[in-house]
Amino acid sequence: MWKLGDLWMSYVKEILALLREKEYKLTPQRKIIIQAFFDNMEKHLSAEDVFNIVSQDHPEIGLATVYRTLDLLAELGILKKMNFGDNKFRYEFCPEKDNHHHHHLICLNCNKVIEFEDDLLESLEALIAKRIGFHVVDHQLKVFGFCKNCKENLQDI
Amino acid sequence: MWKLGDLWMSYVKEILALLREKEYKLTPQRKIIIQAFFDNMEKHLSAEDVFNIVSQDHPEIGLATVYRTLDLLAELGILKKMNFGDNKFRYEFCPEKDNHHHHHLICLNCNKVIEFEDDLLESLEALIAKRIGFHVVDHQLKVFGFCKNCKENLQDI
DNA sequence: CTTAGTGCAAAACCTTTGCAACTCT
DNA sequence: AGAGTTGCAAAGGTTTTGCACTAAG
Repeated sequence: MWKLGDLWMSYVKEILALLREKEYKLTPQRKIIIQAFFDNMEKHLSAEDVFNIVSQDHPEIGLATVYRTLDLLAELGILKKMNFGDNKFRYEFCPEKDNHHHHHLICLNCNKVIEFEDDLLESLEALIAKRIGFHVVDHQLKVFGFCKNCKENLQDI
Repeated sequence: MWKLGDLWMSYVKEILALLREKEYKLTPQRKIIIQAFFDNMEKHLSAEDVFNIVSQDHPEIGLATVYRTLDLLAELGILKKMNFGDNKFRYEFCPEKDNHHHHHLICLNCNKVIEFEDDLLESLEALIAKRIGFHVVDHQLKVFGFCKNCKENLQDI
């Protein structure tokens, strides 16, 4: 078990250091938005989600700032910009480079997103590189279906 | 080698039969839009792409009709609605149920989309079903990177 | 005939941009 | 002090909707 404090110490400080290093300013808005992701670790927040969260305590923060901050954090590799097919971008903390990728199981009924770790795909990447000459940078796997709960409650699937 | 005529006979007639069966009308607009996908088999068309294609010979067809038809065809399982992260939906013919899935290699430089067939993922699906109790209906794999051409022409990757 | 489908224009929705005011460093 | 950042409002791009009109069955 980890304590939030520890995470904050190691992870957020790292983020802030990265901003400082690249000569971006450490504005309160940016800190607040990063905090929002820590408070919602497991979720995949859209820009509007973030805006609603930070608005509760900081109604002065504008939506455009949220968008600009998310773009910046994605560019720095801190957040990962993804798309679950609802035609809006969602963001989550980018897994460390040396970590295994995690993927997403998306329930077609309740829209819950379950994370799933697996490294079966590493061998697929090697295959692609060899067979097609494609230099793989990243991959995303989305699996659609019905989660345990919904599967049990639905008759018609 | 196949002839286009044969495909049309077997595939389009099947689509039109499905529409008739579900009591949807076989309007000229719908036929024209289906034809546009046959003329662009290998591509992943957005609604606007389709609109531009059909407008050449049929400028009277409205954009809203294109959207409505694409929605309908996706709902019937004839087209597959996908999203390559450019925040617009793209469509392609839905692979037959018993076919292997194909996946997409997306070049981060020239945005070309290369299709890739593989069934490594079948075993992953079984794993998910067992480990998490998730009933898998479909999956999508997107691989981002640089295609052979761009890899050779770029210094800085 | 009757109801689904169409075309147009307007609205809705998410995201980006221009600009004056502001604030981190 | 000065460059980067913000908030607001307006604009941009994609998709959806309302409505009168048309056409397939």
